[in-house]
Amino acid sequence: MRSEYQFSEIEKQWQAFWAEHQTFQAQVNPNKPKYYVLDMFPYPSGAGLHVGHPLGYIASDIMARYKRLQGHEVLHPMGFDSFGLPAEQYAIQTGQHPAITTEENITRYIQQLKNMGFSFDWSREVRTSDASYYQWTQWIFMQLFNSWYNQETDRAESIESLEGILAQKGSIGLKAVCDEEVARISAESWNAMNEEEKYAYLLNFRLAYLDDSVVNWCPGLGTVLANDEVKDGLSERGGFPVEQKKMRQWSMRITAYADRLLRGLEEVDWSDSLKEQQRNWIGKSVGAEVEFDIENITDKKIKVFTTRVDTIYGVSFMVLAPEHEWVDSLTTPEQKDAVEAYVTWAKSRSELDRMSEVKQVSGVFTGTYVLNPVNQARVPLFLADYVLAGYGTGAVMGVPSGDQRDWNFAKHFDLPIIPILDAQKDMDKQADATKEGKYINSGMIDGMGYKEATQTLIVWMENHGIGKGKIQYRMRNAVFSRQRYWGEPVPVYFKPNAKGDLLPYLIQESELPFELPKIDKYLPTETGEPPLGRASADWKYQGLYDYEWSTMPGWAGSSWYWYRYMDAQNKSEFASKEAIDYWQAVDLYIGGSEHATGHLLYSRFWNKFLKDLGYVKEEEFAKKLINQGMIQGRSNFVYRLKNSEKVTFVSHGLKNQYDVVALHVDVNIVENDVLDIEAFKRSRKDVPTDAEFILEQGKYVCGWEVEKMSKSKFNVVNPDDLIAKYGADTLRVYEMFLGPLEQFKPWNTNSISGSHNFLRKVWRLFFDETTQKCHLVDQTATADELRVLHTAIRKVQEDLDRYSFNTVVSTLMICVNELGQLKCHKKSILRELVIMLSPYAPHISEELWVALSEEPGTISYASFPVFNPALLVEDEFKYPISFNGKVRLTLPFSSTASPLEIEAGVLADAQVQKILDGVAPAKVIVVPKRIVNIVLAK
RNA sequence: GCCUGGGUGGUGGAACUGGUAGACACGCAGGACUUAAAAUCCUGUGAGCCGAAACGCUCGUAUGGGUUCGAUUCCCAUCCCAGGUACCA
Repeated sequence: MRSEYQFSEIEKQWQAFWAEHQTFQAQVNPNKPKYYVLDMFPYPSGAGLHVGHPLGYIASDIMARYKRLQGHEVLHPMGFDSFGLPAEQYAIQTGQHPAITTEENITRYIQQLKNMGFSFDWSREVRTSDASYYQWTQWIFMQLFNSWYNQETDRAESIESLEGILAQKGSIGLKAVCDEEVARISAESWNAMNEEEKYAYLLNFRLAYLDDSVVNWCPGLGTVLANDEVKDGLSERGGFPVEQKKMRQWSMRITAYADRLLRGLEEVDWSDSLKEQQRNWIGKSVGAEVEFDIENITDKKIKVFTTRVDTIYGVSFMVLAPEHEWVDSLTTPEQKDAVEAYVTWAKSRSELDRMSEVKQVSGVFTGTYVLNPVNQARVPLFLADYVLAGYGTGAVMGVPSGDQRDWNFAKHFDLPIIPILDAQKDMDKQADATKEGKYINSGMIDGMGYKEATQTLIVWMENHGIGKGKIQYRMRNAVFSRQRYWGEPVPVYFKPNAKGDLLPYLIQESELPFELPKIDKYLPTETGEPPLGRASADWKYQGLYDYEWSTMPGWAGSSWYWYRYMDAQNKSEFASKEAIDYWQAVDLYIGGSEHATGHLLYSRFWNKFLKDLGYVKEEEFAKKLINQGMIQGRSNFVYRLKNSEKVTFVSHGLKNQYDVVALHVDVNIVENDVLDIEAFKRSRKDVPTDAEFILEQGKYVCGWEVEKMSKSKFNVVNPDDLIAKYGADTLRVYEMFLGPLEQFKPWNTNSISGSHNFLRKVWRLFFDETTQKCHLVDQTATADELRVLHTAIRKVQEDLDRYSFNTVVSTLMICVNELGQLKCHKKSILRELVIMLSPYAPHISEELWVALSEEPGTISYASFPVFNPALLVEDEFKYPISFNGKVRLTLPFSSTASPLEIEAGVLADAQVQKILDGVAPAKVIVVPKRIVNIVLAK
């Protein structure tokens, strides 16, 4: 038995114990309630973990351990999202297979994670780049390919059910999510088709489908990117420019699920801001689609989408996006030059230009007029880049009285502004988007209110075949192809039909996993095809047909991984029914907010799809989600004299008296903002040994600033270093003590000693550091000791139940301080304390558990202490006595005293009498067990 | 601009449904122990004022107003910070 707190030995020993005894292996155990706590799995980058990464893992580990103590069967796994760009880029540079880099990085991550003492069930570890894992990613892709979305039943169904419907009724009245331009056919035409024609027709309905879509093409990375991988016109990774390009790509019909993705948000316990981000991303707009006739052109009509069909009598112009495909055919000869010039100019402008010039009005008249369907009013047709080709129909009706952008446009081109509601005012200065009042100048809806008018118009338009109510989403279908090597191969090959068109076919399920072929280089081919085009000539399906050369995007493997953890070794299913029935869904999911619209949306989509097919039980996969706040860096600075012969540094407090330049200094040689001058001299070649330091009070004090944590700013703090110095338990306690989990906060190692001291204080309750003796005793606990303990039990439990991890640490500190004051070394008390401490500081707790000579084994499955309210009953309560809300004194009263008795007692008190000074109070308010307030007349 | 959070000592933060603002910790100051240092322990620490001192007083949770016996907490307006989003018709 040790008598000093030797954390390194203790931690190594217990980590080995847990590994050897597989202490945290989870099982399907119907006798216990289950709890599934999941971290967003990391991409194993070459840089390893920094001190910010484990924050969420610590919190989830605390919950996992807490739930075990409460008798839950806990699933707490970890794995790696191991396909990705950095490994591939490293492979391009070095020629080394990305699997090797990935393996090395994962090994390092696992070591770092194990050093933190996390209670992961490592037997369930998954890696998205392992064939045994990605075969199921491929399998899910195949299910998506074999499914369509039936809007009648509002769920995905197998493609056979669609074939049945087509054979019976054709597709004329079919309510399915599909490509817009799909020809509607009768049952006869369907039945007359040959197999190949049928197959080609069905491609329009599959949830995974090929499409010539406008994609974000990033030449710098040589691949397409999803919308959420593009930030401000630049790629999120690497910051390369991104352009719009039409390419034949695999896509996923996530829009089929738009409404369910929206509705599902109501049943999950996620933060408001996250839900709001998803709502904005989905971007549901309820409105109408209306067709406008074109003057002198009969074969075309312009479709617009509007959320304010009620304002249609206020239309005074119409605008097309400059990229609209009819621009040429709708331009009159006189306007041809002007239009061409404008389109060229609009094309030349980058995303960034457009964003920075939002307020500037630009546009050009096409020479053509369109006719308003409700009153045949003739209005001019313009092009303008405030209309986006990618949203709605790429055409907008201009209502300057009700829309600010339309108003700006009308002012600029001197177009009429027609008031349409009697409640609108001040049309000279700005638009008025009100829906209040009655319509004027509005033909059939004159005198009506907003709701009635909208209804009336939609009904009228539907009857006359010129428009219909419509719901528009901002969200687009998700592009699923990436022109890269290091991703899941798409299990598809291409076979030509009679006409020679290549049609995609799935390989057999029995042929999974469909593994990545070996290639010589990880670059695109000379003809610009994806890297898989470099595979040897015999890499063909049945030796005949080319495989798909794109691979899946990063989000494929991460969109279902929580199910694999439930049954990670299963060779015949992605997870057994038994496992899914038991674990169901994630009870607590912790990860960064950067995944708000990417991972969390795609995952919800795939989960809903798997539920539609009956493979999983829950509509939403993560019931509760917490975004841990990012840990920012806290940089330190030294200040060097600018015009000095000798290299001289000035302490922070004196820098204003000199002309100085601030330089980053490695935070690891600064303690509490005081620079270790010798270490500084050693670490920097540009600092000579005779450099001078102008000190304040004998110290060199550094300045500080909050910045991103990065190598170049010398503010990266490595958890390994802190573990070596203070131990993993201290680091865990400290990271939680730093503040609320969800808050963004700068890392500051300064006060870690407080957490370390706390654990040493706990140690000293068990062992005397000077006599080296264990001073635990078996005596019965006093009422005071029990009161201290149970106050803590109540608060720790309450706070953990609301994920307030930082206040639990304070509570434990108070408890330990008070027990120390009481010189309590009683086993019955300390036993419960150690159990409460164990989720935060598991290693020291295991060690102390042994000292308590408890049952052999681990503390991990002990029982969390039960709060006993009877122990906290006090016979007296000290009432704060306030006058007009200001507390002046406290007076004790019996806990059973009635408000009237208390009031009498308070008024009889000498001090109160003195303050009252003979004046009778206007009112006395007694709140039992809280406060007494005496209201003095003014 | 819009959406979502947030603004409390020198610092990180606490205060659950309105009820003694600043718990806990860091830092700082002073003291004890020690030859000394480390470690540990004790005391003090929001600002200002009165006083020899105990005691006491005033102000104080971004700013201004409101509701209330009582507001860090609820309401209105303004300012600032962070995250998200953006000519979305």
